Amino acid sequence: MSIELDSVDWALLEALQEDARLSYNELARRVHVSPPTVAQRVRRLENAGVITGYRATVDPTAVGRPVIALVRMKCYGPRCITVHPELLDDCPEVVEVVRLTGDICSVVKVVTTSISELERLLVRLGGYGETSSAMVLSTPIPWRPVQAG
Amino acid sequence: MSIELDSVDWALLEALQEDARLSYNELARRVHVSPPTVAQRVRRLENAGVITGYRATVDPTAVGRPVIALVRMKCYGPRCITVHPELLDDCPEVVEVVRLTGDICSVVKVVTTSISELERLLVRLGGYGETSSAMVLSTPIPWRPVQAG
DNA sequence: TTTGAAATATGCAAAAT
DNA sequence: ATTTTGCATATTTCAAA
Repeated sequence: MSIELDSVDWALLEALQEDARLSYNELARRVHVSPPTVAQRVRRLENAGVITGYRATVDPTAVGRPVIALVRMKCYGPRCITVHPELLDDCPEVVEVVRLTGDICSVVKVVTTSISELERLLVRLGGYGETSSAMVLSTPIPWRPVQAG
Repeated sequence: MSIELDSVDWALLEALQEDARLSYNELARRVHVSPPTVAQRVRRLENAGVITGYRATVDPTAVGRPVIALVRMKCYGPRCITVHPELLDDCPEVVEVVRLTGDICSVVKVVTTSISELERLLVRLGGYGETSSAMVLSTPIPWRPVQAG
Protein backbone atom coordinates (compact mmCIF):
# COMPACT_ATOMS: atom_id res chain seq x y z
CA MET A 1 0.00 0.00 0.00
CA SER A 2 3.05 2.23 0.49
CA ILE A 3 5.41 3.39 -2.24
CA GLU A 4 8.99 4.54 -2.17
CA LEU A 5 9.41 8.29 -2.40
CA ASP A 6 12.69 9.83 -3.54
CA SER A 7 13.78 13.44 -3.10
CA VAL A 8 12.05 14.52 -6.32
CA ASP A 9 8.74 13.08 -5.11
CA TRP A 10 9.09 14.86 -1.77
CA ALA A 11 9.98 18.15 -3.43
CA LEU A 12 6.87 17.86 -5.61
CA LEU A 13 4.70 16.97 -2.61
CA GLU A 14 5.97 19.91 -0.61
CA ALA A 15 5.50 22.33 -3.49
CA LEU A 16 1.97 21.09 -4.23
CA GLN A 17 0.98 21.20 -0.56
CA GLU A 18 2.03 24.87 -0.51
CA ASP A 19 0.38 25.72 -3.84
CA ALA A 20 -1.71 23.10 -5.59
CA ARG A 21 -2.11 25.24 -8.71
CA LEU A 22 1.56 25.35 -9.69
CA SER A 23 1.95 24.33 -13.33
CA TYR A 24 4.07 21.34 -14.32
CA ASN A 25 6.39 23.82 -15.96
CA GLU A 26 6.88 25.80 -12.77
CA LEU A 27 7.25 22.60 -10.73
CA ALA A 28 9.84 21.42 -13.25
CA ARG A 29 11.86 24.61 -12.75
CA ARG A 30 11.72 24.24 -8.96
CA VAL A 31 12.68 20.59 -8.68
CA HIS A 32 15.11 20.60 -11.64
CA VAL A 33 13.56 17.93 -13.82
CA SER A 34 11.69 18.22 -17.11
CA PRO A 35 7.96 18.98 -17.28
CA PRO A 36 6.99 15.53 -18.64
CA THR A 37 8.82 13.93 -15.74
CA VAL A 38 6.91 16.13 -13.31
CA ALA A 39 3.64 15.11 -14.95
CA GLN A 40 4.55 11.44 -14.76
CA ARG A 41 5.67 11.64 -11.14
CA VAL A 42 2.58 13.57 -10.05
CA ARG A 43 0.27 11.07 -11.75
CA ARG A 44 2.15 8.27 -10.04
CA LEU A 45 1.64 9.95 -6.66
CA GLU A 46 -2.06 10.40 -7.41
CA ASN A 47 -2.54 6.79 -8.53
CA ALA A 48 -0.65 5.44 -5.52
CA GLY A 49 -3.03 7.30 -3.21
CA VAL A 50 -0.31 9.57 -1.86
CA ILE A 51 -2.05 12.68 -3.18
CA THR A 52 -5.74 12.29 -2.33
CA GLY A 53 -6.93 15.55 -3.83
CA TYR A 54 -6.35 19.23 -4.50
CA ARG A 55 -8.50 21.70 -2.62
CA ALA A 56 -8.97 25.43 -2.54
CA THR A 57 -9.14 26.56 1.09
CA VAL A 58 -11.98 28.98 1.81
CA ASP A 59 -12.06 31.28 4.85
CA PRO A 60 -15.46 30.54 6.44
CA THR A 61 -15.67 34.00 8.00
CA ALA A 62 -15.16 35.67 4.63
CA VAL A 63 -18.21 33.85 3.24
CA GLY A 64 -20.55 34.58 6.12
CA ARG A 65 -19.93 31.51 8.29
CA PRO A 66 -18.04 32.90 11.27
CA VAL A 67 -19.35 30.46 13.88
CA ILE A 68 -17.09 27.40 13.98
CA ALA A 69 -17.12 24.73 16.65
CA LEU A 70 -15.66 21.35 17.56
CA VAL A 71 -18.21 18.88 18.88
CA ARG A 72 -17.09 15.82 20.83
CA MET A 73 -19.51 12.90 20.38
CA LYS A 74 -20.26 9.90 22.56
CA CYS A 75 -22.56 8.06 20.21
CA TYR A 76 -25.39 5.73 21.15
CA GLY A 77 -23.93 2.43 19.95
CA PRO A 78 -25.30 1.29 16.59
CA ARG A 79 -26.23 4.79 15.40
CA CYS A 80 -22.63 5.95 15.73
CA ILE A 81 -21.90 8.59 13.11
CA THR A 82 -18.38 7.25 12.64
CA VAL A 83 -19.91 4.00 11.36
CA HIS A 84 -22.68 5.75 9.40
CA PRO A 85 -21.26 9.08 8.25
CA GLU A 86 -23.97 9.18 5.55
CA LEU A 87 -26.36 10.18 8.34
CA LEU A 88 -24.74 13.61 8.02
CA ASP A 89 -25.03 13.86 4.23
CA ASP A 90 -27.75 16.48 4.59
CA CYS A 91 -25.69 18.60 7.02
CA PRO A 92 -23.30 20.69 4.92
CA GLU A 93 -22.33 22.54 8.11
CA VAL A 94 -20.43 19.41 9.14
CA VAL A 95 -17.05 19.74 7.45
CA GLU A 96 -14.99 17.04 9.19
CA VAL A 97 -15.51 13.93 11.32
CA VAL A 98 -12.57 12.20 12.98
CA ARG A 99 -12.96 8.88 14.80
CA LEU A 100 -10.94 8.52 17.99
CA THR A 101 -9.80 5.99 20.55
CA GLY A 102 -11.12 6.54 24.05
CA ASP A 103 -14.52 7.36 25.47
CA ILE A 104 -15.11 10.13 22.91
CA CYS A 105 -15.98 8.30 19.70
CA SER A 106 -15.50 11.26 17.37
CA VAL A 107 -14.82 14.96 16.99
CA VAL A 108 -16.99 16.83 14.50
CA LYS A 109 -16.00 20.21 13.06
CA VAL A 110 -18.96 22.40 12.15
CA VAL A 111 -19.04 25.69 10.24
CA THR A 112 -22.19 27.80 10.66
CA THR A 113 -23.62 31.23 9.95
CA SER A 114 -24.76 31.97 13.49
CA ILE A 115 -25.11 30.79 17.05
CA SER A 116 -28.69 29.81 16.41
CA GLU A 117 -27.71 27.69 13.43
CA LEU A 118 -25.07 26.07 15.63
CA GLU A 119 -27.75 25.38 18.22
CA ARG A 120 -29.97 23.68 15.63
CA LEU A 121 -27.02 21.55 14.55
CA LEU A 122 -26.23 20.54 18.13
CA VAL A 123 -29.84 19.41 18.54
CA ARG A 124 -29.45 17.31 15.41
CA LEU A 125 -26.14 15.80 16.53
CA GLY A 126 -27.63 15.21 19.98
CA GLY A 127 -29.91 12.69 18.28
CA TYR A 128 -26.91 10.46 17.59
CA GLY A 129 -25.14 10.72 20.94
CA GLU A 130 -24.02 12.84 23.83
CA THR A 131 -22.40 16.04 22.60
CA SER A 132 -19.88 18.38 24.17
CA SER A 133 -19.00 21.45 22.15
CA ALA A 134 -16.42 24.22 22.19
CA MET A 135 -16.30 27.19 19.86
CA VAL A 136 -13.25 27.86 17.73
CA LEU A 137 -11.76 31.24 18.69
CA SER A 138 -8.96 31.17 16.13
CA THR A 139 -6.67 28.80 14.29
CA PRO A 140 -3.09 29.64 15.29
CA ILE A 141 -1.78 26.91 12.96
CA PRO A 142 -4.39 26.25 10.27
CA TRP A 143 -2.32 23.56 8.55
CA ARG A 144 1.22 22.35 7.90
CA PRO A 145 2.61 20.33 4.99
CA VAL A 146 3.57 16.73 5.58
CA GLN A 147 7.36 16.87 5.26
CA ALA A 148 10.07 14.47 4.22
CA GLY A 149 11.72 14.58 7.66
CA MET B 1 -13.82 42.40 5.38
CA SER B 2 -16.65 40.50 3.68
CA ILE B 3 -17.52 40.67 -0.01
CA GLU B 4 -20.68 39.91 -1.90
CA LEU B 5 -20.64 36.56 -3.69
CA ASP B 6 -22.96 35.86 -6.60
CA SER B 7 -23.84 32.48 -8.02
CA VAL B 8 -20.81 32.48 -10.35
CA ASP B 9 -18.46 33.07 -7.40
CA TRP B 10 -20.06 30.23 -5.46
CA ALA B 11 -19.89 27.90 -8.43
CA LEU B 12 -16.19 28.68 -8.79
CA LEU B 13 -15.59 28.19 -5.07
CA GLU B 14 -17.36 24.85 -5.04
CA ALA B 15 -15.51 23.63 -8.11
CA LEU B 16 -12.11 24.72 -6.77
CA GLN B 17 -12.77 23.16 -3.36
CA GLU B 18 -13.44 19.85 -5.12
CA ASP B 19 -10.46 20.15 -7.48
CA ALA B 20 -8.05 23.03 -7.07
CA ARG B 21 -6.19 22.16 -10.27
CA LEU B 22 -9.07 22.71 -12.68
CA SER B 23 -7.96 25.01 -15.49
CA TYR B 24 -9.66 28.35 -16.09
CA ASN B 25 -10.86 26.87 -19.35
CA GLU B 26 -12.53 23.93 -17.65
CA LEU B 27 -13.98 26.21 -14.95
CA ALA B 28 -15.31 28.48 -17.69
CA ARG B 29 -17.10 25.55 -19.32
CA ARG B 30 -18.64 24.50 -16.02
CA VAL B 31 -19.89 27.88 -14.86
CA HIS B 32 -20.78 29.16 -18.34
CA VAL B 33 -18.63 32.28 -18.48
CA SER B 34 -15.49 33.05 -20.49
CA PRO B 35 -12.02 32.00 -19.32
CA PRO B 36 -10.80 35.59 -18.72
CA THR B 37 -13.84 36.21 -16.55
CA VAL B 38 -13.03 33.11 -14.53
CA ALA B 39 -9.45 34.31 -14.07
CA GLN B 40 -10.63 37.73 -12.95
CA ARG B 41 -13.22 36.33 -10.52
CA VAL B 42 -10.78 33.87 -9.01
CA ARG B 43 -8.18 36.61 -8.52
CA ARG B 44 -10.81 38.75 -6.84
CA LEU B 45 -11.68 35.89 -4.47
CA GLU B 46 -8.00 35.40 -3.67
CA ASN B 47 -7.39 39.10 -3.05
CA ALA B 48 -10.49 39.42 -0.89
CA GLY B 49 -9.20 36.64 1.35
CA VAL B 50 -12.03 34.29 0.44
CA ILE B 51 -9.64 31.74 -1.06
CA THR B 52 -6.73 31.46 1.37
CA GLY B 53 -4.74 28.89 -0.58
CA TYR B 54 -4.64 25.79 -2.75
CA ARG B 55 -3.30 22.63 -1.22
CA ALA B 56 -2.58 19.12 -2.34
CA THR B 57 -3.89 16.72 0.30
CA VAL B 58 -1.42 13.98 1.21
CA ASP B 59 -2.44 10.71 2.89
CA PRO B 60 -0.14 10.51 5.94
CA THR B 61 -0.32 6.71 6.01
CA ALA B 62 0.84 6.48 2.39
CA VAL B 63 4.01 8.42 3.25
CA GLY B 64 4.92 6.46 6.35
CA ARG B 65 3.17 8.54 9.01
CA PRO B 66 0.31 6.31 10.12
CA VAL B 67 0.14 7.47 13.73
CA ILE B 68 -2.19 10.45 13.99
CA ALA B 69 -3.56 11.91 17.19
CA LEU B 70 -5.56 14.81 18.59
CA VAL B 71 -4.06 16.36 21.70
CA ARG B 72 -6.16 18.55 23.96
CA MET B 73 -4.06 21.18 25.73
CA LYS B 74 -4.59 23.07 28.97
CA CYS B 75 -1.67 25.44 28.72
CA TYR B 76 0.25 26.96 31.61
CA GLY B 77 -0.84 30.61 31.24
CA PRO B 78 1.74 32.77 29.51
CA ARG B 79 3.39 29.88 27.63
CA CYS B 80 0.12 29.05 25.89
CA ILE B 81 0.83 27.68 22.42
CA THR B 82 -2.26 29.41 21.03
CA VAL B 83 -0.62 32.75 21.86
CA HIS B 84 2.86 31.62 20.78
CA PRO B 85 2.38 29.12 17.96
CA GLU B 86 5.98 29.81 16.87
CA LEU B 87 7.00 27.63 19.82
CA LEU B 88 6.00 24.72 17.56
CA ASP B 89 7.91 25.90 14.47
CA ASP B 90 10.43 23.11 14.95
CA CYS B 91 7.71 20.42 15.26
CA PRO B 92 6.66 19.49 11.73
CA GLU B 93 4.61 16.67 13.25
CA VAL B 94 2.16 19.34 14.45
CA VAL B 95 -0.12 19.98 11.48
CA GLU B 96 -2.96 21.99 13.03
CA VAL B 97 -3.68 24.00 16.18
CA VAL B 98 -7.18 25.25 16.94
CA ARG B 99 -7.90 27.58 19.85
CA LEU B 100 -11.11 26.91 21.74
CA THR B 101 -13.48 28.35 24.30
CA GLY B 102 -13.74 26.41 27.55
CA ASP B 103 -11.22 24.81 29.85
CA ILE B 104 -9.34 23.18 26.96
CA CYS B 105 -7.36 25.99 25.38
CA SER B 106 -6.52 24.18 22.15
CA VAL B 107 -6.64 20.98 20.16
CA VAL B 108 -3.46 20.00 18.34
CA LYS B 109 -3.43 17.53 15.47
CA VAL B 110 -0.18 15.58 15.17
CA VAL B 111 1.01 13.25 12.39
CA THR B 112 3.84 10.87 13.31
CA THR B 113 5.74 7.86 12.05
CA SER B 114 5.32 5.73 15.17
CA ILE B 115 3.99 5.45 18.67
CA SER B 116 7.41 6.29 20.06
CA GLU B 117 7.60 9.45 17.99
CA LEU B 118 4.13 10.34 19.27
CA GLU B 119 5.38 9.77 22.80
CA ARG B 120 8.33 12.13 22.25
CA LEU B 121 5.97 14.76 20.92
CA LEU B 122 3.63 14.41 23.89
CA VAL B 123 6.59 14.96 26.21
CA ARG B 124 7.40 18.10 24.26
CA LEU B 125 3.81 19.37 24.32
CA GLY B 126 3.61 18.48 28.01
CA GLY B 127 6.17 21.25 28.56
CA TYR B 128 3.57 23.82 27.54
CA GLY B 129 0.56 22.49 29.43
CA GLU B 130 -1.48 19.53 30.52
CA THR B 131 -2.14 17.19 27.61
CA SER B 132 -4.86 14.67 26.93
CA SER B 133 -4.52 12.68 23.76
CA ALA B 134 -6.60 10.35 21.64
CA MET B 135 -5.44 8.50 18.56
CA VAL B 136 -7.23 8.94 15.24
CA LEU B 137 -8.67 5.60 14.12
CA SER B 138 -10.11 6.88 10.85
CA THR B 139 -11.57 9.97 9.26
CA PRO B 140 -15.16 9.13 8.22
CA ILE B 141 -15.57 12.64 6.76
CA PRO B 142 -12.13 14.03 5.94
CA TRP B 143 -13.49 17.35 4.66
CA ARG B 144 -16.49 19.01 3.04
CA PRO B 145 -16.69 22.08 0.82
CA VAL B 146 -18.10 25.27 2.25
CA GLN B 147 -21.37 25.61 0.32
CA ALA B 148 -23.58 28.47 -0.80
CA GLY B 149 -26.53 27.27 1.29
C1' DT C 1 -17.70 40.76 -19.96
C1' DT C 2 -16.26 38.90 -24.32
C1' DT C 3 -13.30 38.28 -28.47
C1' DG C 4 -9.04 37.12 -30.68
C1' DA C 5 -4.04 37.00 -31.03
C1' DA C 6 0.43 36.13 -28.65
C1' DA C 7 2.82 33.72 -25.06
C1' DT C 8 2.83 29.56 -22.12
C1' DA C 9 1.86 25.16 -20.73
C1' DT C 10 0.65 20.35 -21.53
C1' DG C 11 0.75 15.64 -23.60
C1' DC C 12 2.38 12.35 -26.72
C1' DA C 13 5.73 9.82 -29.35
C1' DA C 14 10.32 8.93 -30.29
C1' DA C 15 15.10 9.08 -28.90
C1' DA C 16 18.60 9.10 -25.49
C1' DT C 17 20.72 8.16 -21.19
C1' DA D 1 13.55 1.46 -17.03
C1' DT D 2 13.24 6.22 -16.57
C1' DT D 3 14.07 10.75 -18.40
C1' DT D 4 14.45 14.17 -22.00
C1' DT D 5 13.61 16.29 -26.51
C1' DG D 6 10.59 18.17 -30.00
C1' DC D 7 6.26 18.99 -31.86
C1' DA D 8 1.20 19.31 -31.94
C1' DT D 9 -2.58 20.63 -29.08
C1' DA D 10 -4.61 23.21 -25.39
C1' DT D 11 -4.60 26.83 -22.09
C1' DT D 12 -3.59 31.36 -20.20
C1' DT D 13 -2.96 36.21 -20.63
C1' DC D 14 -3.32 40.71 -22.57
C1' DA D 15 -5.28 44.26 -25.41
C1' DA D 16 -9.16 46.16 -27.49
C1' DA D 17 -13.99 46.60 -28.06
